Amino acid sequence: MPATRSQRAEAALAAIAEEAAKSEDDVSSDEEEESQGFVFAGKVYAKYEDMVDAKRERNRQMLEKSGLLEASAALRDDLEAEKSTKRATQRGIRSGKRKASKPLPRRKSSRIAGEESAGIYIENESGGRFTFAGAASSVRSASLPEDDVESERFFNDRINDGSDLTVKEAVEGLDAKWVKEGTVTAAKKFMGEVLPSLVNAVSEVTVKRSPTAKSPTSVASVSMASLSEQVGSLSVEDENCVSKVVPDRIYSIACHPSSSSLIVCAGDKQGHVGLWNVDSRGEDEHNDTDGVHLFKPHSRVVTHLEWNRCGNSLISASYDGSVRLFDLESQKFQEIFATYDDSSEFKTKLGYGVDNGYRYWTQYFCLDHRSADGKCLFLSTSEGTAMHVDLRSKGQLTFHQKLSEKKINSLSLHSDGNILASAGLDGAVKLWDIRKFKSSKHASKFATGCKPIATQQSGGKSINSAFFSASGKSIVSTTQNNYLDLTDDMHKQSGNVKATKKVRHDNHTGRWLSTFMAQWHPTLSNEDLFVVGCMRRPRTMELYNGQGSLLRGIHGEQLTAVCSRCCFHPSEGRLILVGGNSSGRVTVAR
DNA sequence: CTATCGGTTAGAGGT
DNA sequence: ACCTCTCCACCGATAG
Repeated sequence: MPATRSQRAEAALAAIAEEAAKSEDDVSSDEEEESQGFVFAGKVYAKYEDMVDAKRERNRQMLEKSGLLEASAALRDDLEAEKSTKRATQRGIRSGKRKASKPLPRRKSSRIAGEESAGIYIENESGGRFTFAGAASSVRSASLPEDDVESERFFNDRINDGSDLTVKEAVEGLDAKWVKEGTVTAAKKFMGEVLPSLVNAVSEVTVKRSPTAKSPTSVASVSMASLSEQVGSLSVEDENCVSKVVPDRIYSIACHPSSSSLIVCAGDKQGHVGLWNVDSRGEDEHNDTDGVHLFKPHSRVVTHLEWNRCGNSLISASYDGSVRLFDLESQKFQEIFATYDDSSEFKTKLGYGVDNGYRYWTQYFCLDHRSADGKCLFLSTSEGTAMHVDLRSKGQLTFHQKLSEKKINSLSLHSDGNILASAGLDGAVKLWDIRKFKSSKHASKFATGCKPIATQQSGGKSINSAFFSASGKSIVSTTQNNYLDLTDDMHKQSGNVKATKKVRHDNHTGRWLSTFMAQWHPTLSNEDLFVVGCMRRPRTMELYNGQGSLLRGIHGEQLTAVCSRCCFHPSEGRLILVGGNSSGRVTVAR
């Protein structure tokens, strides 16, 4: 008895192929005996219909004997059983549906009315997209309602010209359906009072250790026994562990370092950043969002979110080319860096001339942990370049270097502070010695010609991410080749490096889900752990150790969707995992 | 070599 | 229960 569905199905197909091969000669006998009747499988039939019936009966028997019917029924039953009809939680931000007070005027066809169009016509229509052609000015005025024509547009459709954004403005930039009466007040209170009070707690508790410290003597350090206990007890059963934090698909997720309160931040496809105070119960009775506060600091995908080490600033970067820092002290989302093209009006900007316009965007960033305040960062682009932005003193681009011909999906700085790992569409993880990068006088001209210290290929397929573990011992990459590749001590090797361990993992997320990116625990010192989402049903978050063994697949009642982007809370004392899904919901496992 | 197309994929929200 | 929308994700094939 074959063990699996696929084996049963394969056996059935083999049986059919065999039968088909045996009856090859049927065909020739049909043709020869036409005058005396119809021959099939050694028998003569007077009528053609009888022969056909016999043939059909033979085929039916063959199908039944093959077991394909049973296999297909079993498969169907399994799929039905796996499908959960459970509706996602409605906790979190809720869209306030405004009942249309008066129905909108019915649209009339100007073509039928015989009206002349203002020189505009649809040039191309494919895949649901329309390209208009005609006089540019008339297109603009005709396609926009009149009162919108006035609204100013900014470079790359960013939300403003780069000036600071107050909490109030960041809330008011939201679509009206997310804003209710108490929204601004609640957001101001949370950002201005709740968060700062946590940061004071952080600075007392946080072990001030540099990432290079080899053996931290922190009291919060987890003993092996209690870690495995915590791994075993991780759960997603509590109905309060899920909440809608942003309106759209989650691209980035991060936890505030406070160990007293759990604050999770998520960034979505449309440039929203949501902060969720997970355990707030009735924090503000005028706000019904279950502790979620939503902002709009960007206009497009928020690719990555990161808190600085002490938790007083949140840095976010977006496809719109801007990097913003929310500073708890100033209570403003400051634009700390932004790319611009070479129009002279942007000459004074740090990112002047960097943006090539066509198919150019900033893809990913990672903080430079050598500077604790979060004022230095590495930024990668869709063009395969990487730059180092240093915002101390006046601010400068330390380097701007071409690392690849294709988009770079992730950057990771080794704990030694000298080696940078890049990974992306070119299908290779590459390690670079950043001391070799030339500082560039002209930011717009990126340097070329540097060679990586070490590379690792992933079967020609693109790589979603490659990150160094906190200890710096391993690197884990998530590939479109459907593997998690773990490599030990890659930073000590050169040339072509082979993965230490390859873990088979379905990373084929398709176009509607954010890609998976295996993420390391940021602080655990005595063991490396990483978390990654997966496609398995029931929906699961996977927790692996540094050797690539699956410690735990966490699933449960409340985990109803694929968690594309996951991360850990940085606390060493308590293991907490969070995952974000394609509908803006965040799930907490603890 | 570059552009474009179809296929793949999961989930919510509306009717 | 069914239908529609998502559409700078990526792969592989094909056209120019």
